Amino acid sequence: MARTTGSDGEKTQAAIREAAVGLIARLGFEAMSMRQLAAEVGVQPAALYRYFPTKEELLFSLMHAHMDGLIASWGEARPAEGSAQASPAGQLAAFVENHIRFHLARRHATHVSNLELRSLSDERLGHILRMRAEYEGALRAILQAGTSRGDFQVEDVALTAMAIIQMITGVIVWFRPEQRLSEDEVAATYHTMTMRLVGCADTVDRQALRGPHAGGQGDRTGGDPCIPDR
Amino acid sequence: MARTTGSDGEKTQAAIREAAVGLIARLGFEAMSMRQLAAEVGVQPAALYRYFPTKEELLFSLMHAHMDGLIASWGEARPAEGSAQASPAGQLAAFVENHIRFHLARRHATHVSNLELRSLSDERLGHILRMRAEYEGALRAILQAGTSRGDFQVEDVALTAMAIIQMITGVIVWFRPEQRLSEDEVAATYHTMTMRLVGCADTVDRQALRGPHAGGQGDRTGGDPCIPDR
DNA sequence: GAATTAATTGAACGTTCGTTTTATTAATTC
DNA sequence: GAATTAATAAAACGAACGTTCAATTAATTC
Repeated sequence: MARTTGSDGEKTQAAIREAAVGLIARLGFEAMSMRQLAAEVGVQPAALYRYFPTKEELLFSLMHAHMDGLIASWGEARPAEGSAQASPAGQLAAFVENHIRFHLARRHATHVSNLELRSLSDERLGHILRMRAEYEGALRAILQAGTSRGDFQVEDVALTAMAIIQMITGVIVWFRPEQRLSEDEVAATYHTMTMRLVGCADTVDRQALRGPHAGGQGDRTGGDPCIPDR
Repeated sequence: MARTTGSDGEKTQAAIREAAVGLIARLGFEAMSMRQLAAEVGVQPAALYRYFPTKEELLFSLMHAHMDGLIASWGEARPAEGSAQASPAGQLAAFVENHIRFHLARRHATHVSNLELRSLSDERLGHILRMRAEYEGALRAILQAGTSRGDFQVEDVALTAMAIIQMITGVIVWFRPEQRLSEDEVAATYHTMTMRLVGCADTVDRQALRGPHAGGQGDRTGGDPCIPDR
């Protein structure tokens, strides 16, 4: 036999990508064989090479698409300049929420992007790392802005950015959809933790810390920078 | 040839372990071949099988030793009961510091333990995960104690424990010994971030938040729970 | 409806893999 | 110093790997 009835290049490629993400997440890139992948898609091994010239190029393509999606997602989710959420605290909140939701919706792909960097050639690794740096740069910019304005208390912007990324990406390690916590609850909790991490306490914290006689920061006018206007 | 002059089982085993940790960290477990490992040790492939019956058992042994060391390290570093550092804040500080230092000193082994769980059989995976749960249980206990006493403000102990572990383990991803920050500085910064994360602000934060007229928490006697007595 | 293109099969290539077996030599024991 | 044990070498096993190539059929074009 050769070409099968109803076969379609685009559908096959999409099926390959999906199956590859799942298999690599479960077994690891090196442990997954092209034969296994072909079997999962329901196709002969040789057919894979119509869509991806090598196994490594397949991996790169998956990672690239993931990073592309992540950067695009933040581009759409980021508060518009001049909006009420455009403050550093508002931007940080949006960043964390977008990150959590994006990764929860793509647990397998995130695993692949995080664990399989070793299997890329230097050149392709550099490409992915540059995309990653671009994304993390957005977070650093937010932290820097908030720190300059005095809204955040961050000693080391780069280190804090790494710590936050690590913390909020870690959600995919333990979160299971069928568990006690909903996606909303998880996102909210991570938001709270992040705000505390950057020294931008929320209302509850502040009341508890200030006690009944609290006078606030005093040296800043306007509302609380950590609670954007609605 | 056969047995070589000066050959010694214990030394060879140690050399295999060390070389394996390095190779697996760099290439990944599946990507490392037993031939590569043997070459790195300076021995024939067959010689490896005198010390480890299979490749997987070698991996398991490395991970097991790592977790054993980590748990033992915490056992020695944990503040003695009744000591000044035995408060939840003191224990949390000790936990974070021990974790950071232990992992910084064993970056390769940590990489292996974190990234190669997929390559273990179900049974061996379960074994390692149980050790991990034991270690993380210590952190949860500290968070629980601090929250019950009111020293910490943690909404979800389990989630916060995961977040902290993720954050502080992440240090090995970016830290390079020759970089601008010393191990001490890194440990101190992570300590600060952790304390903020659990709502246990340090002196600087509190003063800034309270302002000049601060009255403290008021409802608690004794010193600040976040600053253990010396 | 013939010609062309897209999609896939089936078989094969050379290589490398984890592992085993047997033989050989160094160190240790008595 | 002979017997025994520990440590390794050398060679080989079958299986699986990523990949290629030629043949074949479905869909599309003209």
